[in-house]
Amino acid sequence: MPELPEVETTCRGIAPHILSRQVDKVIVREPRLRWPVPANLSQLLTGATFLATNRRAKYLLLETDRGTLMVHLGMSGSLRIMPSDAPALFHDHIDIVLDDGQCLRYHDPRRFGSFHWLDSASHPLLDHLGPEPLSAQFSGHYLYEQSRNRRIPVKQFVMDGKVVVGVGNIYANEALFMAGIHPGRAAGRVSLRRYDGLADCIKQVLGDAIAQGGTTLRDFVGGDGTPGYFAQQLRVYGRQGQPCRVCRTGLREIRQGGRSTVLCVSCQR
DNA sequence: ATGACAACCTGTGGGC
DNA sequence: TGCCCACAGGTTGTCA
Repeated sequence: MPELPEVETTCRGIAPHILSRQVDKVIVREPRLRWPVPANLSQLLTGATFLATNRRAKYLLLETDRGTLMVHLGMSGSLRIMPSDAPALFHDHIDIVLDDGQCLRYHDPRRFGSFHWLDSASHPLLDHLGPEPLSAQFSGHYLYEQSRNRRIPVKQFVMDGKVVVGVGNIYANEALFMAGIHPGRAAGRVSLRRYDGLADCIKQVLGDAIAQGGTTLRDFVGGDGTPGYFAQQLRVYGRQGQPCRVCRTGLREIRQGGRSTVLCVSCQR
């Protein structure tokens, strides 16, 4: 489910409901996530007050007066605000009960997400991440420099979190189409000029998706339970076999690194 | 260092 | 209707 725009949507959605709120208690129904949920999570969090919400890559950083809760939504996770007495459904793994009768509820069927507790501002999982795609540091020049002598296909290159964070399968497909670059082209064989276009397209597609509240596939909802509306403007993702919106050529699907890639062989070289 | 690939886990949809 | 397989938004770890 969540790529960067969905995580950002979640971050913005829950912020007004948790900031300045104190944690009354924590209920962990299932601690077996991508990494085990800290056994003392309840002890750490109970009594803490949320002071700020931030995002780094696809990690949510929920800062309290005692430390920072770092949450990843994995492939199928979601965080929602709801009344703490709402019955827990299957796969509702964690509740963070707040002092106003509401709770922050984590739901994750595949359990690829994670909860970590940070005493300081750093964590090994954050140490070697590339720049944020919406930052000024991320540019065509940066991509060009990083890609010299790389033979990896350009799509897998921009999905590598050590190169740039937050570009998942949906938006990698979209940005490469917008930039007119064939996803299978070796990263080291893309010109500076074309990387300038690609960096712009990545910023544009992520920015647009955030503005639309994320892309709702299946059942993604933001922190307030409303769906995202970006799916209706996807250009290639999920449209294999349908006509290219630019030239009407039938869109092809290939597999790269075990992931689905959809492209227009006429528009993308 | 690089790149290919398996692994983690559950749900769903297509084909037969 | 039911069964089996392939695949799904992500990331880490291992191996050649």
